[in-house]
Amino acid sequence: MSDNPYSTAVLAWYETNARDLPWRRPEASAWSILVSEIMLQQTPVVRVLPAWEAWMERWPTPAHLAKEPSGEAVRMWNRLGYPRRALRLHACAVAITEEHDGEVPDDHATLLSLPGIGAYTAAAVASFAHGQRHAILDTNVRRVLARTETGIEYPPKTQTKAETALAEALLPPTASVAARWGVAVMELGALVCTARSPRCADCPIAGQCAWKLAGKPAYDGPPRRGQTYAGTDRQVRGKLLAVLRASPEPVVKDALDAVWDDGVQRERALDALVSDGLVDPLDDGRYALPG
DNA sequence: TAAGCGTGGCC
DNA sequence: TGGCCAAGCTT
Repeated sequence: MSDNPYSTAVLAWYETNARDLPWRRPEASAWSILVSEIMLQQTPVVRVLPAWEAWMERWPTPAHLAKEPSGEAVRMWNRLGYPRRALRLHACAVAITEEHDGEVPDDHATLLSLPGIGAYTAAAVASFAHGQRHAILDTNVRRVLARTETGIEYPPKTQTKAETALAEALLPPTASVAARWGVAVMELGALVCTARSPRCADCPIAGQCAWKLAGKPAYDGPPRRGQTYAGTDRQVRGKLLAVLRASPEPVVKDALDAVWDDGVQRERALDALVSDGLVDPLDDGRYALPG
């Protein structure tokens, strides 16, 4: 499969069109790649870039981060969103330091066992950091395959076994080529085969795209999102945590109560943050990021 | 399995 | 303007 026109065209396109992202450079450590993958979960590259630079400057190895309280990771996470990722990345650093001699594992199953690392991230780290052959199936790749192979504009909401089988069937046989292929298809999805306005004129495989060849039929499946935010517990959680991040000292309850009027919802959100380990209720009644 | 989980930019 | 979208994971 390594020399079929499909993969050859995508790989050639990547050679000249790939973005120069710091975690893709030859000198990037496995740890720095792992950090980038966690940060990039549901968060755009442009917002990850400065956060990743600052993070790697402060904690260049897992051991550096493992020495810190988890609350420092949450504070450093700033406004990247989904702050549980910061907690899990800290837990990753501890596990790697204590159980893997400070080295990011290269085994897919071991990576999968680490907190916050699921199927995609385990494959991505094994492939991008260690040059192994794994199917990479993120939102970009799912969209590219849905269009070029299946002929539909958008993939199903939840990943199917058919998608996994397709991604594995397309994987080039040689590990180094497969690793290049994975990041190349992702990049194609991110830059050309985008969700809203795909730039088919710039696509190296437009001539083989089932969706384009079918005349780009409109999506006719079920509604695909519904991710409202305003007024949700998530918004309240965000406001509460922002107060704690901004304060070098523990804060009094009044400071938290000021961020949201609905007391029932506010208490529910605060309890959930405590339950998640993102907030530490102190004995004196104040609240802090976890120690 | 589907819902919950932040944040910000874009059209 | 506001819904949609962004390198998912966990329960």
